[in-house]
Amino acid sequence: MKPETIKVACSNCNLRELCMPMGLSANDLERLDDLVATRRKIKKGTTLFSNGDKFTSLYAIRTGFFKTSLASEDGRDQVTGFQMAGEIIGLDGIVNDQHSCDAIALEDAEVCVMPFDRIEEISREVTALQHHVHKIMSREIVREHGVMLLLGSMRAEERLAAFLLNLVQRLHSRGFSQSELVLRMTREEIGSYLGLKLETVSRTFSKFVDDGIVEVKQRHVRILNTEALQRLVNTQPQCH
Amino acid sequence: MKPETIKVACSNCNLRELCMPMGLSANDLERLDDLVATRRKIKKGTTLFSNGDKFTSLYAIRTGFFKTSLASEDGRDQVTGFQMAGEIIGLDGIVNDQHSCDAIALEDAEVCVMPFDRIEEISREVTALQHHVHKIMSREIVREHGVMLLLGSMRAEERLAAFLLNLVQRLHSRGFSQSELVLRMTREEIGSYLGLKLETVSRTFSKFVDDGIVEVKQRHVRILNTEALQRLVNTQPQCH
DNA sequence: CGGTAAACTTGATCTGTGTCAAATTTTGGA
DNA sequence: TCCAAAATTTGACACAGATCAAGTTTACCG
Repeated sequence: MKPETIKVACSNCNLRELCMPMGLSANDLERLDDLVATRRKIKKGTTLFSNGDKFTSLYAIRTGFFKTSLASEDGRDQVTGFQMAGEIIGLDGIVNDQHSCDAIALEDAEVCVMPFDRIEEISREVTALQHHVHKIMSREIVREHGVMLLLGSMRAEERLAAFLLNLVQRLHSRGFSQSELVLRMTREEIGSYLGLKLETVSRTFSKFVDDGIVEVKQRHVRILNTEALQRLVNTQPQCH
Repeated sequence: MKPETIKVACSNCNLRELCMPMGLSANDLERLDDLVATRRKIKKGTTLFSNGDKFTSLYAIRTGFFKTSLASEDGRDQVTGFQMAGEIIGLDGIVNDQHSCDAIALEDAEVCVMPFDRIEEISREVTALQHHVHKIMSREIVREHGVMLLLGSMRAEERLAAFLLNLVQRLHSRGFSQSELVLRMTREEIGSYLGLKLETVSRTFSKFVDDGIVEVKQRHVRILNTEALQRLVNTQPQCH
């Protein structure tokens, strides 16, 4: 292989196993390299796409951390998710050919731009990719079901516990610690995602610290008692 | 055409425009008829599929009304959606090859069973179907974003107003009245969906009646003032 | 490096919704 | 047709989390 041809390529991307289907033939893998048109860097605090933008592509996050959020006319604002390396962002845009939320980088980030018409084209030829795309969308639907459960029926402590466990679990599957994490978002953004006010998030963190469940130094969180968090999430507040 | 060959067929289904892509060639339309393997009747109160069931098919609702709900280990229960004729149900099952929620008929219903491997197969040949499937999944993702906004930031009155408006709008696009509807679900199920207790749902209905916004006779609801409901949904509780 | 804005914490108080309870109406099955 | 179970409504009260406020810490930028 000519060294100067090392290019943007899924086939030698170390995140491949996170955002691409597994077990492809060499031939199919080569096809997949055509998926990514370009890469794009997004500075912290800037948007990858905004509500109303024309939809053209899905984005695979290579590095960095995003939030997606929804703004209703009257200024209400709901964070609908936090996304990290290896996750796919932009699925909301398919249905109406325009994005219906904002994607904002919470730290400097880089994404692979995958034009959606090309995804559909290659999906027709590579069955594994077709199924993979379906799985990714289904996974997002199931994730949102979980958020609905959280928002619809959990108390503040349970919500924050579920949030922390979800974050470390995802970080751990990317090779990071399963007990330490750095929050990339503010208390207000956490609150928006969890349907709580920032003061409540702050107070709940303090409560966890008092109970010896976590250590918190600003955005650095160390989980001291994972099981206690698990119990909080799984335990229905005792019935009278 | 031989009369005895009138069969289960999307091409002559009156709901086609709701669940199938539009503007197909006669040839493609014929291909689509292979999508539906069988039809299945579901009695009121019984499940179309349950959490844990092996995923094989998506279902297009022909008649009837469903709820999907999520049960967490500790007995909490969250209704994640209500589905009516022309809508597709079962997308949650794709990602893990098994369903992750229950789909329960709220009245006697009939669905078209569409084996998912067949959907994928025909999608590879009929571009319009491929894109249609993507749109359906994206639409579900966007819908759930809306529910997250509702659960995360709206008050009880706003939630119920949004719920009623959403229901009549969907019924109206199916040819029903835009001001009258029959609720197929209990106050408790509405409450679960909206993150409220049934008593709160009942009280909020009563409040709407007192305010002259709706008439309620059990499950029969007549909307007297659509704009008032709109205003409730769109108006942020006044900032101090 | 210093100054200012943003983020965060904590306290006091308020309020919307939950909880508990009881009465009433409706539904479905024998 | 009648009865038991389920669904609904309404009231009284409690409480989790919101709101308002103030002080502290941290981060950013010239």
